[in-house]
Order: sequence, then structure tokens, then C-alpha cells
Amino acid sequence: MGTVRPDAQRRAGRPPQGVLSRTRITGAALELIDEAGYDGLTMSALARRLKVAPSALYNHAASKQEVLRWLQDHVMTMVDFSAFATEPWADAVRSWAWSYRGVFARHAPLVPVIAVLPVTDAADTLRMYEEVARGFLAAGWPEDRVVPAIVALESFIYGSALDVSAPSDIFDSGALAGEFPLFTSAVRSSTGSGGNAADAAFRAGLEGLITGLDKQLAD
Amino acid sequence: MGTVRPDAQRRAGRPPQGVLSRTRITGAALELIDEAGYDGLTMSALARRLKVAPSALYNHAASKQEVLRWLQDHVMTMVDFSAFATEPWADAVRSWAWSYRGVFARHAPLVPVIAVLPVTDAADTLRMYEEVARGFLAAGWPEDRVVPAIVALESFIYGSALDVSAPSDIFDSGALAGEFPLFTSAVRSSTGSGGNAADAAFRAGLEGLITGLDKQLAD
DNA sequence: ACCTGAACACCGTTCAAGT
DNA sequence: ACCTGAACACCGTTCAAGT
Repeated sequence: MGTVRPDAQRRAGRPPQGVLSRTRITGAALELIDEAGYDGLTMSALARRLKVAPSALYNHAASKQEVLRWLQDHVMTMVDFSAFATEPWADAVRSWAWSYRGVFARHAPLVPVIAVLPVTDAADTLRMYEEVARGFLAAGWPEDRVVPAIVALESFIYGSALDVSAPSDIFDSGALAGEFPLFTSAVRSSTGSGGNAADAAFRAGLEGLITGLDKQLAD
Repeated sequence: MGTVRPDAQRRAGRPPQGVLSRTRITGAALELIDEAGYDGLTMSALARRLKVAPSALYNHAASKQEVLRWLQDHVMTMVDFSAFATEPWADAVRSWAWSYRGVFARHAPLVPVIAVLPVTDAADTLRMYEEVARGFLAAGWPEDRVVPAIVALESFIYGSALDVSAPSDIFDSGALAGEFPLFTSAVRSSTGSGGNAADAAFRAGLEGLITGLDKQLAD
């Protein structure tokens, strides 16, 4: 009764100072994802966390897709590409790729978003590409083959990030096992050796790619 | 008035013979996707095309996710893996991978679905894995390394399928170009050489993977 | 310029009623 | 067993009204 509640309703109209910004929206989105996953990331939930009406978000972001783009650019800053400044090419690629996959395994729903996403104005993403390109050039890669090689590595990384979230029994052939004996047995013998299946596949593919790309360069 | 229209309304109650089935639903979904893309694939639109009420679909599929699973298994039959029966390992992998990427580039929204998708009861998918596994074993691969190698190739293929739908100016650094000179120049020199950028990256990565995996096997 | 509140056009899914 | 029709609980987004 007459007491001012700590988070009193804001009434309509322009507030004394802006309460929203790209930074605040991105930060709230990230918290929401950590707590409730990507299913929990709705414009309503985002607004609730920021203590605004859902429609207020549209004064800053043109669409939910734009929020996802901000998120992608921010998440990219979590990828560690520092090895390109110090390590030989193969070691730098290896440590960058493992970090990159780890980050996007926790943000798998961003992977399909990235594919359709122009890098324009994604400054943090460009910062990474610049440094990676520098590493490739320093290792003697011809300029016109740098981008295809990076894209090839990224395609493998994104596909592998999706694979991390696969259930461990994804290759359980169930009742049909009898019809597909070779594959069923191969699945059994690969899981039998212990360790994470997704990690084993990523290691095999990454080492293969590094070796193969290096050999392409030498020829 | 009183004339029987060709597609008269069906009244409630069990129809004389079933009008829906996994096969008919999958077929209609595929037609819908061809005409209107994955955005057009809603349960309502699917029901309309099958001339039933949306709720009727739930007598056959537990959810839209299950329809997508049927679709994935069907789409897998479009992948050509016949080369494993006749060609040497490297050639077979090459032709299978290009076919696989081509099919899923046209069905990119299925890619994230596949990741979470157990293969159980997906008979057509298992048929492919069985034949691919046979090819690897015949080429001398030790049984416990067959599945990781296949998964690595698939991760690359899925990531590359997403990359195909990327806009061609995806790496246009726009106003920020001046800050990232090495990458900007590398992008220019790789697109300058003409040809499809996604194809060049896929070729580079696939040839690298084939070479690298083959070398792993030899060691 | 930037907020609220009400509304809109969807979406996937459930369920009682019917045969 | 398997359909219809009505309903439910969301979703992203728009827009007039307010400061």
C-alpha cells in the first residue's frame, strides 16, 4: 500500500535511460540457455529475464534470428585460437579445432544458424578468422587455398559438434541387428574399447584432415 | 445441391479402409518440401495435402519429430553407395560422399535431426551402413576403427551439407574489411578463381580426409 | 527513441464424440 | 482402430498509445 516495491512495474513510455542493448540482451540469452537450454530461449522468457515486455525487444533486434546472430558472434569469442600465434601449423589447428568443437557442442542449435549467416558485422568472428588465416599463411599456404581449407575444417567441426549430442546408443540396430551383421559387429567392437565414441571419431577425422591437408600442401 | 462432390468431406468415425500410413505420410511430406521447403512442412499443411484433419496424423505418428525420422530414413535411400561393391576404397568413399552431401544439401533441416536420431528401426539407413562397413572391412580396415572413420566422414558430410546453403557472400567482411586485411584478401583470392566455393571446400576436405585416413590405416 | 499492453496469425498437440 | 472438430497452450511479431 503505497510502498515502492523493489521491482515496481515500469509504465509505458520511454524510460529515463535505455534498459536494453545488444550486450544486455545477449548476456541474458546466454544465462537463459545455461539454465533452460535452447528450448527455453523464447522471446517471452528473454523479456521476462530482462524485466521488459516482449515487444520491447523489437526496438533493438529485428527478429529472434538477429538475437541468435549476436549470440553466435559472442559464443565465437569462447573459441581458443591463441595457438596460431605460437605453435606450428598442425598443433595450432589441432588445439583450435578441439576448442571450437567443444564450444559449439554446448551450443549445437547455433550450428544450423551459422550456415546461413553472413559474417558481416560479426567483429569477433572475423577476429578469429583473421588470426587463423595468418597462421595458415605463415605456414606457407598459398592465399587462394586458405579459405577452402578453413571452411573444410569448420564443416568437420560443426558436424562433429552435432555428433557430440547424439545418444550413445545411436547405432543400436535393435531388432534389425540380425539383418546387418557386419555393421552391428563393428559398432560393438568400437564401443567395446571404452572411451567416448564421439571423441574417437573426432580424433580420427581431425588427425586425418591435418595429415591429408598437410600432404596436399606439400605436393 | 445433393450432388456428390469428388472430394466430399469425410465424416467422423473410422473410414472403411485406412487412408493414412507411414508410406503415404512420408510421401506427402516429401512433395510438400519440394514445393514449399521445410518452412512449408507443418502438420496442418501435411494434413491438408492428405485430405484429413491435422489430428488424424497423430493416430500414426507420435509427433512431428517422428515424421521427420521417417523422412530421414527415406531420404537416405537416395544416397548412392553402390560404388562400395565395385570400386577401390578411396574411389568408393569419394563417390558415396559426394552423393551423400548432395542429398542432404537439399534436406539441410534434417541434418540437426539426424544427430539426435537413433538408427533403431531405420532399416534403409542401416542398409547403407552395412554396405559401407563391408567396403571398409574389404579394404583391410580393422573392425574397431570402421565406425569412428565412418562417423568422421559423416560429420564432415553433414557440416558440408549445411555449408552448401550458405549465401555466396557469407564471408563478406563489409565495413570491417580494413581491420581484417589477411582474411579479406584470402576470401577475395579464393572466390576469384571461379567455381563454387562450397564445392572447392568440400573437395579439399574430402581429398584430405581420404588421404589422411588411408595413411592412418597404412601406419 | 523506446517502453507497455493488447492483439494477430500461426504452431504442434490433446481429446471427446463418432463410426 | 481411426477419423472429425473443437480446444489448448504456446510461439514470434505488430502496432497503437504513452512519455
